[in-house]
This record gives sequence, C-alpha cells and structure tokens, in this order.
Amino acid sequence: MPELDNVAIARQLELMGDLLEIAGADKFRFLSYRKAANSIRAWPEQLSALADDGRLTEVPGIGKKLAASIEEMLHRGTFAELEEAKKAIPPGLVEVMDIPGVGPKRAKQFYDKLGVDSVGALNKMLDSGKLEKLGGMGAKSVENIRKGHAAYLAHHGRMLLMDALPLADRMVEKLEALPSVVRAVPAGSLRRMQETIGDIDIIVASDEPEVVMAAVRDLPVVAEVIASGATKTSVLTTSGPQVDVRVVRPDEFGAALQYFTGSKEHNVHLREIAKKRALKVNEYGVFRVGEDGSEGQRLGGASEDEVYRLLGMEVPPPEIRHDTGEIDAAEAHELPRLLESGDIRGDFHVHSSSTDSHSTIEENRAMASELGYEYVVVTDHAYDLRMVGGLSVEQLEEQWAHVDRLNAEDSGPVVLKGIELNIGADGGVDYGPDVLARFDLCVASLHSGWNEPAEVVTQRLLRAMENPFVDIIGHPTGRVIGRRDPLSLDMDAVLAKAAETGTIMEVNAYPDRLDLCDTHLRLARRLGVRIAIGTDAHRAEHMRYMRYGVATCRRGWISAEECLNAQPLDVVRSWLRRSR
DNA sequence: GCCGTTTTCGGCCCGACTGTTTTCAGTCG
Repeated sequence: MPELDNVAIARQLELMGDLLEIAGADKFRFLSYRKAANSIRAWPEQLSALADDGRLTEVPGIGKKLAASIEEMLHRGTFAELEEAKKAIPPGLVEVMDIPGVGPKRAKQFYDKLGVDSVGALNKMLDSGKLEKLGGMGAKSVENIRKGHAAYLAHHGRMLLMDALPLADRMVEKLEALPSVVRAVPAGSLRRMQETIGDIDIIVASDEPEVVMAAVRDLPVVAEVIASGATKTSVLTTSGPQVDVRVVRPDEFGAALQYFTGSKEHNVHLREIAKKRALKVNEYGVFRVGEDGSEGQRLGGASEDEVYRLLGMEVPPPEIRHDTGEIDAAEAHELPRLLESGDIRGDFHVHSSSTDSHSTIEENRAMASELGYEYVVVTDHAYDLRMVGGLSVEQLEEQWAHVDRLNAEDSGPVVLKGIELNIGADGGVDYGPDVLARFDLCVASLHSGWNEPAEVVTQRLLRAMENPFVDIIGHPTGRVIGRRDPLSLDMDAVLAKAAETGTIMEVNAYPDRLDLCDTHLRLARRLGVRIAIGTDAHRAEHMRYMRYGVATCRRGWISAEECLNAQPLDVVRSWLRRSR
C-alpha cells in the first residue's frame, strides 16, 4: 500500500466535498472538506507522520471526524464515506462542473434527468437538443453552456503566469491611459503570482464606470464580450484567457483590490475576524455593524493598508494570502520581511553557448550587468549529458581560462565557474573530486528517473548530497508544469539531509518549473535550509525570469537572510559547502 | 464537519450578473 502524501489526501477530500455539493449536502459540511484540503496542501509536515503521533487535529480544519477519515485513507488508500458518495454520484460529474455555466445544481439535474456522468456525455446532450427541455433552462442558458464547453476544451488547463502577466500589463496600460481612470491594477491569482492563472482580474478606480466598461469592450485584444453590466465586464481575449474588469469608486479602490486579490480562503477568514469585531468587510469598504445588524458607518477602504489596519493587522503580501498562517502573523504583527527583487545580487544557474544556450558568457555577463548584479555563475551541462554537449575536462579548461580573462579585463559582474552536474543512477556525478574542487560552485540535478519508485530516486538524491562538492541541488523535483509530474520523492528526507549537510536547495525560476514550490519552501525554511534562485537561462534574456523565482520564494515565506542570491559575494562563498 | 475571549450548540462571508423566475435561483469569484 503506497503511502498517501498530503496532496493525495487533499485531493480525496476535495473530491468528497464536490460530491457532497452535487448531492445537495449542507453547504457548511462540504465547505469543511475543502477548507481542510486547503490547509493540508500547505501543511509543511506529512500527515502520515502526524497521524503516527495522533496529532492530525492540530491541522486547522481537521476535527475528530476528518482525522478518522484521514487515518482510514492512510491505511486503506480511501475512506468509507468517499466510496459511498461515489456510488450516489459518478465522480465524472465533478469534471462537468469545470465547464463555465455549469455548477452543482445543473450538474445534478443533467445527471438525474439525462444520465450525464462526464464531460463527454454532456457534449452529446448539447447536440441532442434535450437540454432545452429541462426546467429552468432556456435557449440562452444552453448556448452559454455550449460556449463554456468549447472554452473548456480549448483552454482546459491553465496558462502559465508568464503568459498571463504581459497580457494583463498591456490591458492595464491601455486602461490607465483613459482620462477617466484613476488607477488600474491586476488582482486575483495574478497578483498573488500563482504558478498558473485561470483568468485575469483587473480592478479599475474611476467615477465614470460606463465610460470604462465601453472602453473595455472596445479593447483591441477583446475577441468576445461575455457579459457587461454597470460595473463589471467579462471578455474573452484573442489569446484565450478570460479577463474580468471591475470598476469601483476611487475611495473604494483599496477594499476592492483587497477583495479581488483573494485568495478566497484568505478573504473568508478575514471576514470571519471582522464579524467577531462587529465589523463588515466587503468590496466597498470596512463598515461598523449596527446594534440591529444593519450596515453602519463606513470606516474606510480607499487603500489596502487602510482595510487591514482597521482590522488591526499588518498588510500580508499578496503572494502569501492563502489562509495558511499569514492572518495570524499579520494580527500578531510578526510577518516576515520577504525577499524582494531589489535584494537580488546574482544568478546561480545560467547556461552558455558552450553547451545548449543561445548566448555566450559575455552576453550573459552583459545581462547580469543590466540587471544590476554583482556576480553570475556559468553552469553549463556536465559531461554525462552528452545529448546537449556536456563539457569534457579539456573543454572546461578552455572555459575557465576564458572566464579568468573576462574577470581580469574590466569591472563588470564577477563570473563564477560553475557546472550543472548530473546525478547518476547510483547518486554519483560526472567528475571526480580533483575536477569538482576546481569549480567555484556545483549545482547537481536529476535528469532521469521519472519511472523510478520514490525510494530509488530519493536515495540517489541523498547520495548526491553526501558529496561535499555538491553545493546546490538544481530543480529538485524535476517537474515541468502541465507537461511532467514531479519525481516521486520523499521531500521530508531530502530537506532533512540538506539541513544536515548544509546543501542549498534551488528555486528554479524558469516559468514552467518553479521548483522547489511554495509548500516545499516553507518546509525548507522551518528546517533552516538555505535557498538559491537560478533562472536556468538558455539565452541571456531568460535571466529576466528571476522575478518568477523571487515570487516563488515570497510565496514560500523566504526572506533575504535565507536566500543565497541576496548575499554579497564573500558571504556567498562562505555559505558554500566547499569553503567549510 | 469544524469550532469557541459572545457559544460545546448554533453558528459558519458577501455581492454582481444572467436568465427565466413572476419574485428568484444558479453561477461565479
């Protein structure tokens, strides 16, 4: 019986919540499953370990009942209630709810009346004309679901942050150019810098909403207007993603930005706290609630600072608003000062044209200079990755001589001699200690093993970390977002070994990797493991992806003190294992 | 199903837009 990790447990609870919702269960009952799943996904320890000590109920949202279900899951791989729920509602119906325009009620109706139990089955019904005959469904509703189904097929799976950010920036720029617009800011998952984005939310401050709504409908990137009311317009853009633009009065801007930045879980928790203090928070401001429960005096909401201040809190950075501890920290005025782009002094993972990059070491160095860096590391592929021209010792000698000349020439950023080693089947690396000792630093990465069991991959990684010349582990889980699952690894064991050996863990900033991810980073931080961001640039421009690495670190609560990139060169050297 | 400095019972966040409803339900965020 393979051990269920936290994500697997969270998924089962989410499925249970979805099935309960479709079945028409009490709202707060199914919400409690989702709430528990949310905190489990972010929990730094494995629940299997907590269960052994009888500490499951320490996780917020897990009570006696869910603790028992989780114990059962850990033993049997599933739990009785879920099996029962699956008999009542086919799990395929859950996916039908992913179609815009179909929620739990309609999904249930389609199943009960037409036997729809999957997206495919719904597609057939769309063509049959039977949907129109159902109660409460008119021609327009069916047409909306038809469009939703098309959008689901075309755009199922979310877009990468790097694809969404430039589109949002362009739209914001156009809107801010309007005379009637005071401010326009992207909110939602984009502002929280999530790895992937579903749709784009933009909040606009203006006293002339109708002018803004008309302007949004006329934006050149708009392919279709889905809905357009007095204060909200939803459009499909030519590149695919849906964009929702909301207009608020300038004195409501902070409240609206806070509200639409989310996350949903963060906001729910915030409003609970407000309510306990006889306050109400909505997208228009913070209000005192009257004795009779009526909405009383408006206390503020022009800025986000004001909203949180009225609740007695510091402002949590958008990246950490997941309701995974940031609200407690904000109330206690104990939020960490997170790493910022301005803290970054260099890049620890950059390839050159000596192997498979399009850019030379000089071009990388020029980019480092443009970015204001003090140093940049060349980490070309090592010998064993022959496929991309991994370097022989002779080629390395040439590169080192070249780097020495560059560093002697002028006063640009210092180029460090690095390498991206391959972790072999036995945990060994490409070169012997005599060669490894000559690098300034070594990154070591797994480039194989996607079909190996967790124990094997974990052992390879642990072995590599016992090599005193391995300074940094590159893209530790090997995932490629939307294309390749992470390696199955015992991350607790890996990070414990990193703490023990002083090995630094990489945050690979390449936008479809972002590896380590936020949850692993929070665990690393707890264990005292240090972090290095590398862009894995394969052309000099890729070094600009550093912003995605910084965002990932921020989502993992990493501060400048914990990040190698924020240190001056002499401190960098002192953190490396080889210098101890 | 969870949770408690108002509570171990009775709460649990809030509003906009759409369509088909003749007064509101469903969906979405």
